[in-house]
Order: sequence, then structure tokens, then C-alpha cells
Amino acid sequence: MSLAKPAFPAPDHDHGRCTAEALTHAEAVCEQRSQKFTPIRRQVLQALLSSHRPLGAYEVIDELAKSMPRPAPITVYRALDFLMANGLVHRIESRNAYLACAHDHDATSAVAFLICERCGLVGEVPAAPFAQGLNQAARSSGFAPRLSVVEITGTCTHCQTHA
Amino acid sequence: MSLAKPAFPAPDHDHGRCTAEALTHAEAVCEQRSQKFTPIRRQVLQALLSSHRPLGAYEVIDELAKSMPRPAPITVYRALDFLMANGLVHRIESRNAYLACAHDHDATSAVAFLICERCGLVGEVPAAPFAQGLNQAARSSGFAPRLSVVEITGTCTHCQTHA
DNA sequence: GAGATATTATAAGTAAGCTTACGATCTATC
DNA sequence: GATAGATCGTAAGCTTACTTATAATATCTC
Ligand SMILES: [Zn+2]
Ligand SMILES: [Zn+2]
Ligand SMILES: [Zn+2]
Ligand SMILES: [Zn+2]
Repeated sequence: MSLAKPAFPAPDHDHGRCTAEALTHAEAVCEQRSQKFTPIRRQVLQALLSSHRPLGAYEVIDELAKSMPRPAPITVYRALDFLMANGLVHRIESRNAYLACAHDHDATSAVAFLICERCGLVGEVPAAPFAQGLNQAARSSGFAPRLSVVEITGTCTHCQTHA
Repeated sequence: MSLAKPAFPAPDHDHGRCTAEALTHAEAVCEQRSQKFTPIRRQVLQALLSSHRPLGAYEVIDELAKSMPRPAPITVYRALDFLMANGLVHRIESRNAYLACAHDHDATSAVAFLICERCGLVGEVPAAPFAQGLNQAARSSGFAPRLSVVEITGTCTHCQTHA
């Protein structure tokens, strides 16, 4: 509920507002970039926003099927591609799944994901604090890093206290 | 060729020796743990060792099919599970693929993977130098990290110089 | 309002990743 | 040498992930 969103979604956060803000943000981003935030793109984003869990493409389809004629895979993939290209959705590599980005971070700035093994929720933290160490480790091997995937599994605060 | 293996496999390294050492190491590990390094497990590891590229399960099957009756998926998955459980193989999450571990690192110590976009080779670097920063970033959100997936794509030394 | 461009719908298909089920064999261990 | 546990073979099937291809709309531009 605070203005600065926490890295990990609190169980008691105002998710309605959380969703609304994300949609508003998406509209703004598309406006800014002269990109069209079409109905299907909005619906896919809404499906992902329904939780802070990453959804596989077919889970998105299932989610959408609840409120519309079941979309074809290609339809969803196109929307996901669009949303990712515009920094509105992240792909969680270790899950082959997609997560709505609830933050207003720079599209180029790297993030790390915190994946709770117990409840499945996923949070984002900025990678800036440790990105340098990461890149340095790569460069010391003569490797030129371009994109880093950092996905940390563990237990979130809430699940730790409710063991 | 040096004793301390480089993080990224050099194009001119003695791969025969590299493979032989990895197999010897695997034998030793299994011996130590009273685990059986059966023929199929050895063959799967050898298939992965044939390159420093991560192979998908079906690529492993294809590789094995060259020198034996085509194994069933389950056969390969069982062997992969065994090899991973014993720290002889890593799973590259961003590729859904498996990589033979050529290093003698502690099974519990985290590693990061360097994935060359051009040649597909993958190197390992110890995550120790930046693991602390990583864990701290997670803990600052009250998150208890257990396992980190760090996969860095970019360009390896060799491919940089041979643009 | 004609033509170009972007987006979506429809249909079908490919292939990877992984599992379930069950019987056979092999290997300790008593 | 009987029993239990581990491993492997065989067969089949399921789900997810993603693509190709083509036709239909919608939107923009002149
Ligand atoms: Zn984000
Ligand atoms: Zn949790
Ligand atoms: Zn390793
Ligand atoms: Zn390379």
C-alpha cells in the first residue's frame, strides 16, 4: 500500500489497486511509445496480473477461457511477445512462465526474481546492487555479458513465519 | 591445458583430456558415495561431454542413438536425474538443457553460467564473489534464498575476436 | 476511398519435455 | 537361495511450448 512498492508482494496488499496501477502504467507506456494497447493485449496482461505468480502460456489461455472464447496459442504468444518487448511482462526462465511486471523500472535495467517455493509468488528486486560483481565475474573470463538471468528460489517472509 | 581449468572452455583446449578427466572424476565421486556409475549413466555423461554445449534431453537421445539402440526418454531422464543429484551435471534453466560439469567444485557452492550467444559454448564461474551481494539483495526483502540460478548470455572471448 | 501497414482470427501441426505403468534383471544381504 | 532394493527396458501417453500459413479486419496515410 506504500508508494514505493516492496520487492515481494505482501499477502495483505491491495491487489485491486496493484492491478489497476499496472494497467494504467501499461496504457501510459503504450501511449508514450505509440503502441496499441489492444483488447487482447490488455486481457493477457490482466490474466497475468490476477496473481503475482508466473503463468505458463497455457495457463494464460486457461485463464482467458474463463471470460471469452478460448484463444489460440498463437494469439497469446503474440500478446506476450508484445508485452515483453514493451517491458510490461517478464519471462521467468526457470519456469518457462510469464510474470506481469508491476514496477515502473527502466526496461534496460536488470532485475532479479525471488521465487517462493512455498506459495509460488514472485517478487522483483533491482539487480543494480550486485550487477557489477556479476559482470565483473563474467568479464574476468573475457566474456562480454549482455543479459543476465537471475532467479532466486527460497522462502518469502510470509511463508517463513507461517511454517 | 593448465591445471586450473578456465571458466570458459578455450577453443584449442585438449578436449580428449577434458573428457577423460571428467569421467575419472565421475567415477571417483560415485565410488566415494557408494553410487553406481552404470553404463547408461556413463553414456549419458559422455554424450554431454562431447561438447561444452548444453544438450536438451532429446539431443542426448539423438547423440546416444549414434552408438546404441535409441534409448527411451525415461532412460535418459533417469540418468540425468542421477547425474544432477551427484553434481556431475547442471541444468541450464534458460535452455531447458543439461551441461556436464567439468569442474571439481563443491556440490553446494553456487555457480554462474556464461552462455555464448554465438558459439553456444557454456562456461562456469564460481558464484562466490557475488553470491553475498545476491543473497543480501534477497534478504533485504525478507526473502530466505536457497538456490540461485544465474545464467549470463553474451559473447565469449573467442567469438569477440572472430567477429 | 484506395492502398499500405498493423493486428487479429482460424486452422493445423511440430516437437520438446517429461511422466505413468509394469515387468524384467541385477545386486546386495541375510 | 530367498527376499528386498535398486536399476533398467519397454510401451505408451500427456502436456507444454511454440510455429507456419493464410485469410480477415482494422487503422493509418495519402
Ligand atoms: Zn519488472
Ligand atoms: Zn511464500
Ligand atoms: Zn559445475
Ligand atoms: Zn563463443
